[in-house]
Amino acid sequence: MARSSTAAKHRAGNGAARSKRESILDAATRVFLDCGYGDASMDAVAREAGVAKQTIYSYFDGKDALFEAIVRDKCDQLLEPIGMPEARGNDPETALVRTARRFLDVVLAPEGMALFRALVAECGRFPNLAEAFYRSGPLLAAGNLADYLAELDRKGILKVDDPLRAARLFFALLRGDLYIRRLLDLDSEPKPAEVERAVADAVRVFLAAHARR
Amino acid sequence: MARSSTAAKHRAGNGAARSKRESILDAATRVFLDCGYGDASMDAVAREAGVAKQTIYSYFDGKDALFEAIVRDKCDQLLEPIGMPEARGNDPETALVRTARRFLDVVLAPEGMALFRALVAECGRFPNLAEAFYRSGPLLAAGNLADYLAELDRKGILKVDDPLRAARLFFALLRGDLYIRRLLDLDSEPKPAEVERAVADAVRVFLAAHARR
DNA sequence: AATAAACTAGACTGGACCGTCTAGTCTAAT
DNA sequence: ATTAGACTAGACGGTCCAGTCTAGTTTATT
Repeated sequence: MARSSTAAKHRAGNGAARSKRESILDAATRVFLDCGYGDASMDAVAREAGVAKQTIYSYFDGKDALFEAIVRDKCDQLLEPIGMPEARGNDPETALVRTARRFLDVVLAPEGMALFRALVAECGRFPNLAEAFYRSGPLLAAGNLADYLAELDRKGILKVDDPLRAARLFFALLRGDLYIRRLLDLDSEPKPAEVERAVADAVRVFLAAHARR
Repeated sequence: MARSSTAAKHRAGNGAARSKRESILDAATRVFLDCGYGDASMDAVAREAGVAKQTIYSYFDGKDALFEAIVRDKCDQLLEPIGMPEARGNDPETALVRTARRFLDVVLAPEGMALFRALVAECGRFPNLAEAFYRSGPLLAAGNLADYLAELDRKGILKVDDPLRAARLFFALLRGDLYIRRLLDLDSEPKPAEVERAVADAVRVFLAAHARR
């Protein structure tokens, strides 16, 4: 081991250091997602975390690395529920409604929107982060749904020629206009009733398009 | 007239001054949409426009005002085609395909994406700009399509209970996964064949969902 | 030709901020 | 008690940038 610097030791993350690292990550998440990468200052993160600025630099290599860390963190944590495949019955409507609800609950929530906005704003500077987000979020969700749709097609319950394309269309339906408005921050977090209506609309249209005739 | 400053006269915009103002606007559009508001510098705009920095300040009140000007400009110019109602026949498929093509051509083009990305990134700082964009873009397009859908419903050609909601769903279908990928800059501008396929998919699903039975 | 307005090039101010450094404090293990 | 490593508070250098100012040049009008 050539290096035995403080930072290297911390990166291993053993015990007591953990809590400090996490309070930095928490604070950084708040600051970065509130202000965006450009307007977030390391001083603000230090203040928010109740930590000296130097301490941040002993845990993270710099602003870029800290941003990467909080984004990957939030991706894992936030998108985990929508990556999990839904309990699959033979009743497509129930399964679709459940999948849809879980998806919208995550992506329309303030944290989900803030994360996506930050990624859109910084996709030029951090292309790999955008890629990672897409894979662990939309792509994974579509892949899981596609598997289920293929199964339904095999059983003759629905007619789905291209399961992956169909799954993507389903999520597109789901985002609908709400998503655009949320992205532009024109609406605050939608009420459950609105979400339920969006879910119902999407499921209805999707089922109509893929009904066995 | 209390003020007769240079800026005030220029704002009137008479004749020869027009070209200088426009070259500033052009340059600012390039710089802002390339770098984003935060990373764009007034010096870069001046350089790009081939103009002294002071001249910019004689035409515009500051960085904010310049950004507002170029965004409103691009909104008017870019979104004008999708605000125009499409020639409406009684064949819904043709009309929908035409509407869809025109919409995707605009919003998936580099300029359309860059504008939207900039607005998403800065919607906290410029909420009124986000609102203006939404109204002159997505909302107007949906409104126009809704009128047409209502007509088709009246004539008994399609079944459309809530025309505005249906129109929004149509555009959501249209954006599909492509839009997310473009937002995150994971894809470059799609080839016409891809656009055509997205259009066909959206129209097919939409018509299936609203067919008269 | 004379005059005023528009424009240019570049210096400058003031402030923000990243990342480093210093000096000193706290904690834990020997 | 001593010692090493983690931490704090704050100063500091360097860079970048918005917006202003100065001095000189071009352009157009009379």
